[in-house]
Amino acid sequence: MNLFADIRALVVDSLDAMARDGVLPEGLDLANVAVEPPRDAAHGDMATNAAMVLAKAARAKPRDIAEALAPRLEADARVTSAEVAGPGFLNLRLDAQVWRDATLAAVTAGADYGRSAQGRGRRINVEFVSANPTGPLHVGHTRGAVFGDALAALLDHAGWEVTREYYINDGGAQVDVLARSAYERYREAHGLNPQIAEGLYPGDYLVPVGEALKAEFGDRWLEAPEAEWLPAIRERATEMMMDLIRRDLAALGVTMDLFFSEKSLYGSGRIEGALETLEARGLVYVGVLEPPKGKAPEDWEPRPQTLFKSTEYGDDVDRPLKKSDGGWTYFAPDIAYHLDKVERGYDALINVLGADHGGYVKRLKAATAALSEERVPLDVKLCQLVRLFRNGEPFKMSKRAGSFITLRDVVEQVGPDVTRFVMLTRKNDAPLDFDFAKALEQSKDNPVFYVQYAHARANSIFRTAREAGIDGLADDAAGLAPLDHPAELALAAKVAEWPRLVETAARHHEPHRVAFFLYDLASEFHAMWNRGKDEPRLRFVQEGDPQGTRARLALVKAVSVVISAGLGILGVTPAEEMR
RNA sequence: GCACCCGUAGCUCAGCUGGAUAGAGCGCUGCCCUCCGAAGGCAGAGGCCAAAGGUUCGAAUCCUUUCGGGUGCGCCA
Repeated sequence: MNLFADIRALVVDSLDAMARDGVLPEGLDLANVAVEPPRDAAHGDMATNAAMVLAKAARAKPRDIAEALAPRLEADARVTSAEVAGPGFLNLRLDAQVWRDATLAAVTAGADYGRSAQGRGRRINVEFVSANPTGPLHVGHTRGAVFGDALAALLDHAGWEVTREYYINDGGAQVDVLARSAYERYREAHGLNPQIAEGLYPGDYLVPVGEALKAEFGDRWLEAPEAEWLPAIRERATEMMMDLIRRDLAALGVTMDLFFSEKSLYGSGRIEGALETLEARGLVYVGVLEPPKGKAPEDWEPRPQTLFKSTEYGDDVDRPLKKSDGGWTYFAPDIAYHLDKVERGYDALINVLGADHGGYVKRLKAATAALSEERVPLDVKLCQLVRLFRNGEPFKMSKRAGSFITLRDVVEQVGPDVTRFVMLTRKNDAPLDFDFAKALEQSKDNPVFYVQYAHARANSIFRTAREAGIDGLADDAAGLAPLDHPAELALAAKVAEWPRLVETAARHHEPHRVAFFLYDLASEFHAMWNRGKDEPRLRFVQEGDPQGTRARLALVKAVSVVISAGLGILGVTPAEEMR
């Protein structure tokens, strides 16, 4: 499926044969042997570094190894030439049939093209968004949601069994604050003046919550003390906030497989159990932490606390598990939660967090390593800030007034497709500028449009062909034979890179690579289309040549298939036509 | 003070977890519609990859130090 992997296998086999023949020593480490597209297309279709990687261990000159390897590779029908170049690269030119086969593979596989066995069906958990259930999702959450969802889809495409998961922080003080805020709105629904004190959530998204509480509970809590109404209102308000969040996610096209409640850990013995697990390994003790240097809080006083020895697993300081009032810190249930994930049998875990949680990464990794005895790797992906602009002017966000730019604001203005694509045009650890005006612009300045245009253009070509009386496209090797121009084969070669791109992006947990690849592919496709203006024989539709046209249509279809599959991973609907 | 992230063309950013002469887009200069959608395309100019050491056949990429920007740092989650 992955042509580069196929050719690499050929290289490895040839090296093994050389070892058997005594040309190379036995038992060489071939792990670093790579087969890649060369930076410069003039160097051929693929290049391998095998000779340079092995030179030292084989006690031979790189160029000598390459000279010996070349004829063995050339013996394969797929390889037309293998030339030694530079310090010992072996540049391979492949038979045109290889690219025709790749085109055919793309057309045949359709949406499944590029699916990989890399994950080998292993199970992976992607936890993302996990916003506090105290209000609607805002732009920062939007980036995390898009990133996490695309990463999950990418891993799925790469052969992992993926769970999309949301951790509901419904166990801490912030849901009490939510309850008190909702209570004021409940009073308001009864015609009383709400007393939204400093520290409560002022947003008017709680107004309907107050009305719902009135409808459900009538006036029974208007005069009641807080202790009586707090638990019930907290529960109802939290549920309503989660409904709101679910709807926000749905508007973006994100569906979670599992919502995991922090609260469900309390009173179940799970937190205590998790800490006992750590204690049994000698990782819990009572001690006194040093104050942070340079930034010591005025009210700092040393006090003994229950601590997790996270420094055993690479953290900078040990981390507290209990607050001075005896309650758990946020970290304690989080440890229980990660133990739960480990016990559910995942082979790998990913957490997508906002950049402001950077300081939390080491202790999470330490906890997961300790709990799983270093069996289950945890990768934490931090998403940097989103800066909002309109026509180059930054948006002002007034947090004090409770008004922030929500996910809804963004999606309703530019739509889920544009939102998702734009959010993925930057790698996660770089800040992202999001300009509302640019996002909607119909020009090549806007990558979403540019890629969509390529897909629409492919459809337009099929329409033109039908109008010329040419139906269908080539679907076997013989039918594809007319595909022989270097420009056509180069485009086919780009298509053939897709399976490798999926694997690389999945391995690095970097869905943005998909977006950049699609942009490149679209660019080559647009360029090819334009060459047809000057060189009529390169036009996809040739009225007098149905056979040649069907072969080219297969190439167009292959491009369209990859764009469609790639956009599918990003969660973007391909445009059938531009309006 | 410490930790993490970042520093690549005038601007915004890619760069395949070490490969060949470092790439796009915007902006700038000059071209291309009798022609499948010019909503596009082609060509040119533009670089000490923040700096200095190191590792090796080979470094933007890995290590160390320095400088600059961001984020965070017990009893918030």
